[in-house]
Amino acid sequence: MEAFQLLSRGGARFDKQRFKSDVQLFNKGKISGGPSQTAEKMAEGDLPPELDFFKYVKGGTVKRKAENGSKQEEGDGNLAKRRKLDGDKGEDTGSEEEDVMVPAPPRHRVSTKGSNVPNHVDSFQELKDRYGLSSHLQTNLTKNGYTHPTGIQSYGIPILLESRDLAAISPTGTGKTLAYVLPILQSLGAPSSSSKSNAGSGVRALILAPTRELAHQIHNECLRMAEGRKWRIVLFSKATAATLADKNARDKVDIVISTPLRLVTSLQAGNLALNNVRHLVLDEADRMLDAEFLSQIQEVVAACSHPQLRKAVFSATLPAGAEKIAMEMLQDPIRVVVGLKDTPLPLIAQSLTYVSDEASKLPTLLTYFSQPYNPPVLVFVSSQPRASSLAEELVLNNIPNVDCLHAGMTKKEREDAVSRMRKGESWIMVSTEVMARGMDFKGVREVINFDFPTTVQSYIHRIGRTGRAGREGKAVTFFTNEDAPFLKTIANVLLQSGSPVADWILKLPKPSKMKRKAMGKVKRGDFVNEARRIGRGDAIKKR
DNA sequence: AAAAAAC
Repeated sequence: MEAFQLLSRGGARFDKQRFKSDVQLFNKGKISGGPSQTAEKMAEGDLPPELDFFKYVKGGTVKRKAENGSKQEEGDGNLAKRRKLDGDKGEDTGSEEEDVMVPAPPRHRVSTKGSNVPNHVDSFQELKDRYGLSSHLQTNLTKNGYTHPTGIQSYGIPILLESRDLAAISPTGTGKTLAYVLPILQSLGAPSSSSKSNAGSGVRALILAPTRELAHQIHNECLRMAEGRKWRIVLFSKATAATLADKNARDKVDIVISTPLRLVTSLQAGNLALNNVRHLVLDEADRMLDAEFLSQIQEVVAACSHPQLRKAVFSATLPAGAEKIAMEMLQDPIRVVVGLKDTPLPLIAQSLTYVSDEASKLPTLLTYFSQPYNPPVLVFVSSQPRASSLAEELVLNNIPNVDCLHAGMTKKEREDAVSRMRKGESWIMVSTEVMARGMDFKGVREVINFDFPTTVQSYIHRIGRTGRAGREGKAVTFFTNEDAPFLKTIANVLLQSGSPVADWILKLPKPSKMKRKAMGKVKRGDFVNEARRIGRGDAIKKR
């Protein structure tokens, strides 16, 4: 309620004149569709993002430790299957963009590290030749439109098929789910329910994800790929957990997909045994290994007592701390990195928009939505109440088809919101970090960070909801004076992935210095003044 | 560094 009032007040206090120049200035790098994007960025004096990124991944500016057993190759990346954008949504976007073939994205460099790394494959056919990929899986691949393996698929799948532990780092929207689902299905053999199965009784594969929505999405992907076979693939929930309390039912299950706490609850109640699990996958691994989830994960890992247990972790980001924990958990692991670690796809045109203060955010957003945009748009905020109140505020301002999603909503409300999104009924989805990871909405072409993300990882995952499977995307991030301490860090991410950043932001002092300043007695206005002094906007001309 | 998410 408080947040609601705050936002409303903000509306009344908005001074268009005062902020107009800032907003225009920092929107300069925004895309206006397909081909013109490159031109605009060229005008800023930079290389086009593709080239810039390419140069970077070629190792030009990056310092890389030469380590033993490490090799780097050009992966085909294979987002390369370019096609027209789906463009079945957003009838008011009306531009030639829909009909234009965008240039092929950069091929991602793939680097692997570990002992006896299996060769990658260049096609799904090769998986059949080398590993006898079952014909029904091949059929389902074709049926679901998978024609060529992406980078992570062509490297990761052979590794998993050869029963090795794997740590996979690959950008958002590059097909990580299939990379672990396919090997699991291939190795299952006969369903547990069948008399032919001699693989012991009980769950043989376990996939963990941080949110219900993501678990649900993974479940769907499994079902699609398993079509035609009788495996029991269970999305763990209160309801399914109850049915599995019966050991006979439980023994017939082949794959379980769950969130950690749900699983631990059943484990502790003695309603679930994991001693037959051969494949354990942690999706969004860094999220799963951070403080709140870690003990739950450890409990699950401990319960997976089968000697043939193989583990794999997947994520788009893996900070050093999480990577260390992951590597210690794995046995003789192979590490695969596609592209540059902690760098978003260059396909996403990113920009930073200065909004002065909290109160100016809403008006800026309303202005944004009063101009043409490509629905559906995902808007991220920092808390549940802010999500509800912002959604409410947009509705009050007659913005059509606004939706909201956060973990404070009931299971059904959440499911409905996701399904509206999937059906294209939501034009604007206001959400918390729940939606930041893993969710694959192919239509999303714009992400707005209404509240500034608190970590680079959060930023990368949030904007990774767009630009998926080789499509273009756009990401706008609002920042206020209060966000100054973290601004430069995020700005470097933009820069690294080929999006233009205003000079003055790059000239900001080191984040640590800014942070100390922000924590001290320094008035917020100081940042603005300093920014002006350094050369942002018209103000400098007065000097 | 801190919130959100998991039940």
